[in-house]
Parts: sequence; C-alpha cells; structure tokens
Amino acid sequence: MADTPIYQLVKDALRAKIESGALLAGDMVPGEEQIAADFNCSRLTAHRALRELADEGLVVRRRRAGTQVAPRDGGGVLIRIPSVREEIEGRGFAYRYELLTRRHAAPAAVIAEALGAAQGERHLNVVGRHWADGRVFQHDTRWINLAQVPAALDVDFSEVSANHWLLENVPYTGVDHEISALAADGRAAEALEVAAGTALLRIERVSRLGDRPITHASMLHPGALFSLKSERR
Amino acid sequence: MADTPIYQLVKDALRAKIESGALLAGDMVPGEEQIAADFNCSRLTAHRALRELADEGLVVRRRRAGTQVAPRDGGGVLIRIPSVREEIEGRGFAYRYELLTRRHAAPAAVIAEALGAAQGERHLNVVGRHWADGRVFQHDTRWINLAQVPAALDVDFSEVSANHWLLENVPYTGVDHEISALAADGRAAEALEVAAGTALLRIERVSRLGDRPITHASMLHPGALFSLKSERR
DNA sequence: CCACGGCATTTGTCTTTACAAATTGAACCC
DNA sequence: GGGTTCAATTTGTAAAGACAAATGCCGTGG
Repeated sequence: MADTPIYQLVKDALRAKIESGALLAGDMVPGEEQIAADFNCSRLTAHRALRELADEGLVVRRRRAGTQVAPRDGGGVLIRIPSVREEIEGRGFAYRYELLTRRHAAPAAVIAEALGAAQGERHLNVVGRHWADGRVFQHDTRWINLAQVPAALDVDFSEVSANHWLLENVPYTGVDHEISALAADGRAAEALEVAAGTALLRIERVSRLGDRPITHASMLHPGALFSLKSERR
Repeated sequence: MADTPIYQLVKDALRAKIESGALLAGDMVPGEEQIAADFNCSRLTAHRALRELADEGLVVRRRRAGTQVAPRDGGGVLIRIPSVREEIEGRGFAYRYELLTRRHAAPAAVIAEALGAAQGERHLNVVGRHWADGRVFQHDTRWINLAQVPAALDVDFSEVSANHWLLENVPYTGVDHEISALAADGRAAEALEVAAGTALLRIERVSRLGDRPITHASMLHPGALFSLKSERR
C-alpha cells in the first residue's frame, strides 16, 4: 500500500496532468475545496499541495481568481556547477590541489571594484591549481576581501584550498557568475600547460554576504580537454 | 504593524542566526515545541517554518534527533542561464532571430545517441542565429526528436525560433547541459562572423520528458564579445 | 455607456487536536 | 561486555474550524 502522504499524491496527480499536456498554461486548476472533495481530504491538505506546486513555479495562485497552470517559463534554465573536487573525482581522476602563490597586495582596479573595495586597498590573493591525475583541470585566481574576512590573513592555504576554507568558515548569501571563453595568452598557457591560443573556459565568481562582496574568483579551464556538466532542473 | 506571517518571522529569525554565524553548521536548532513557545504560536506554525528551511537546505531534520544547521554545501552552485532573447534585450540590444536552414535528415552518430534515436533515423534539424543589434550573439544548431515531437514537422521555423516554439508547445521535465570552450574553425567563424581561431563558448543542451530526449541543441557564442551572466542562488 | 461600490468567492494563515513514524537512549538479558 | 528490546522524544501528516485578505463580478447610479 502506498503510504505516500496525501498532499504528495495530489501534487503528483496535478504535475502529471501538467506535464502530459492535459492541462495547458493558463488552464484553471480545480480549487482547494474541489480537490479536497476529489481526494477525500481536508482543505488544508489540498492547500499544501497547491502551495508547494506554486512554490515550484508550476502553477500561479491568486485569491478569488483561483489557481491556474503557470505559463512556461520561456525564461532561463537552472543548472548546477559542481565543486571542482566533486567534478574531478566524479570523472574518476585523482584530485590534488596545489598552491602557487599567496600574497597580500592591492588588486587591479577591475577586481577592486568587484570587491567593492577602495582603489589601492590591500587584500589577500591566493592562486592555485586543481589537478586531475596528471593534468591541470583548473587554474584558480582568488581575491579575498579582508574587510569582510580579516581572519583569512592568518590562514596558510598550502593545505586547504581557498575555496574549501571559505566554504567552511565564511557564511555567504549569494553568488554571481560570469562565464566566458577566451584564447590562452602566454601566462595562462603556461599555468595550464597547454599551447598558447588554446580556447579556455573562464568562470568568474563573486560571492556575497548580503550585498557585501566576500571574494572574487577567476577560474580557468582548458576547454578543449574538459567541460562542465550540469544536471537537470 | 508587521502583517508578515508568523512562520515567516520564525524563518527570518532562524535564517539570520545561521547567516550571521550565531548558529554554525551542526548546531542544534530549537525544537518545534520550543519555537512555538518562544514565538507564542502553534506547533504547526513552527513546523512549517522549519520544514521550509529544510526544503531550502539550510537545516537538516531527523525524527527524534531534532533539527540542526545543515553543513555548508561545499558542493555546487546553482546558476540560471537566461533565454537568449532575455539575455540580449537585458543588455539593451535589439533582438532578432534568423533561420538559416531547416531540413529533415539523419543526424551524426553522436547526436543520434544523445537523442536516444536509432542510427540513420531522420529527425528535424533547425539552424539559426540570434542577433544582438548588428552582431551575431549566438549560433544555434538544433535537432528535434521526431519520435517524441512529430508535430514539429509541420512547423515552419522562419518566424518563431525553434527554442521558442518548443517551450510553448512541448512539455519537458529536465534539461542536461554541457559547457565548453573551443576555437572557431572555418565554418563556425563564418557563421558567427568572427576570425577563425577565436575562442567560442559552447553550450550543449538536451531537454527531456522523463528519460526520453526531446531535443539536442548546440549553441555557440563568440566568447570574447559576450559572456553569460547568471544570478544568485 | 461608464464608474463606483459592495458582495461572494477563493486563497492565506493560524489554532487545536490527533495519531503515525522514526530514531535515540537507556534498561535489560545473556 | 555486547547485543537486543522497549519506551520516550521529536518530527511528519492530517482534520476541522475560524478568520483575514484580495479581487473578480454584478448591480447600482450617474
């Protein structure tokens, strides 16, 4: 016997109707009272099912107007970027982090702006590489906003990667990304051990606590060798 | 007066404690009874607040063991890829779609496999370009699985982009992505109106209904000119 | 015909009450 | 000491009742 909760049964039934096309965008979904009658449950149970579907974006609810199937987003798609380590080990390679440099210096103007920091202010710069077996998988240039995370100055990042330490020790509320492709110049080619001119995938990431930037990371991948794979929904 | 619902007040209070670091990963969160007493509300209201925080991944709940702050994901980051049109118009450019070719043919082996189709089976191939003002923003090669979407054969994609038509007319349950960088070969360079060898950003997307692939899309961006920007959470 | 207002409907939140399910921790037996 | 059983605690789901808030609809009046 199915001991799946009733609200879940209701959700599944409605979801099936929507995904099968039996209910199209804009169509009215039965009201809470109606569903409660159909499934022989209380209005609260029907309400919960509809509310959760609304939270997931499948339906739109308005008082008095009732519930209708949400218009297909048309908009975007959510993808998940796994952590480097997860990505590498998921492909069956051995993971290794190598610290290249760690210095206390003033970042370039672009970076300073991204960090919301004053020009010339000194912050922490950590540069490292993530290896997949014998090949460089990612080159990681990170600036840590010392105004937000002064404790980072006391950390030696030779053992822990900056990414890892930050995740463990610094709370954040949001992350902004920018993904682009570029051709490797001399320095990048050397760092990644590829030929100059190779196409690289670059991910720039600013993590924030509220609206205060915590870190700026610039991650480079040899794009011809590896690719980021993301999952559904 | 604040007419924000009580469960929301509870959520905000706990979220604040977690994000400020007052509660660290692994720390116990007060139980439902305790919260109900603290906020002078019913257990169900406290339950709803905790349940929603658990749905959002901030806390972990186990019967008898109680509720504790979830370990920081460490894992991945969710980003949102906006639709091409949204992306272009969001930057203030005029959007235009141009159909290049539309043919009924057998895809290459790799594509056929991604579509879950038999070798040599004919499907619908739609190739087009998305323009931002006078420049090519994206080149889009799409294969539509006719076993799943036979109706696509009757559509002339000169007016509507394939992406748009599919979103409007075909339900899907999941999308898989792969993002990579590559250097433009002759044909790609011509299609995107860039110099050969320019670094390109490529997004490959397979959309599914259940586990049956609907479409395979290969999207190329001139990476030096444009980049994808994603939003928080 | 149009503008305004009130009414009825539908969703949103909350309380109280109840029982089920999971799991920890302790008592218990061997 | 080690494994097993049992009970208490905590979360999960549900019902019924109640009132609040939003808003589409219709009727009224101009």
